[in-house]
Amino acid sequence: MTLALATWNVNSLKVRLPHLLRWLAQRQLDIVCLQETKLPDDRFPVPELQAAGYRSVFAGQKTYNGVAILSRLPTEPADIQVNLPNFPDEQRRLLAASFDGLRVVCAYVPNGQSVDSDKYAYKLKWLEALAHWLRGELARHDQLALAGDFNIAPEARDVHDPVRWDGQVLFSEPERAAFRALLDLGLKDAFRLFEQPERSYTWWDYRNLAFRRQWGLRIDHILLSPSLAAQCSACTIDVALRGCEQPSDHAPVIATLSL
DNA sequence: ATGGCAATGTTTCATTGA
Repeated sequence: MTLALATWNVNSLKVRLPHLLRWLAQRQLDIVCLQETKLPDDRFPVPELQAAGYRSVFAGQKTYNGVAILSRLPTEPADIQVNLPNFPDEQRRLLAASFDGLRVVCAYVPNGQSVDSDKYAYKLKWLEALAHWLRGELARHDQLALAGDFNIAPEARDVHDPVRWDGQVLFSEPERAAFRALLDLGLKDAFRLFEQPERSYTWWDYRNLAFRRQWGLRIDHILLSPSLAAQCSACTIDVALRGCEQPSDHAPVIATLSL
């Protein structure tokens, strides 16, 4: 069977719910990881998504952060994990659920603000805890997907102007090293398993007509365990969603898995 | 040309995002 797994930073699910419902009706997505829902759990749009054919698992808070996993598989999500067990945190940034043999981890990695900020130190510590926890998860689950907003552009080709961005938050060496540490666990960047167009990005600043000018970064990723990577037949960025009316500043990434 | 946009809160701007 073929399974479509997507990740999208919606930048407020309250604002983007119509976009999401339209998108779900359009694409045949089986599992969808969402970030920056910015909703407390009692305000998550469970009925609307249920009407669209999706179960919801979510971990949210007011104003900031918030992650969710939607699924339209017959199997109920199991073994649900909210946040990193080895990193006590009020911020809702991680959610994991199992769908039969498939382990799905939805992550909203801290932004870091700027390299001299304490938020940047928090980002690196968070990523360290993520890698540590994932080592165990990968040992337990042969088929694992880590999908989300990593807030890291791994390589120069993932940045529209790598010279200008060099050393800046989202493209600093320690962040890129943290990303490589995830790959060192055996995870594969699904997008780079395939030939891709140049200037492929997932985020564009709202300002300065950045989207039209293709001033973007590729910071949203789907990483796959080795056995899942072997079953991945495609990975694309759904750019259309960034060009619509009142868009999120992120575009979704979609991976096709042949299980 | 990197600012000057967008969402949230309980607002009248500050904060955060990336």
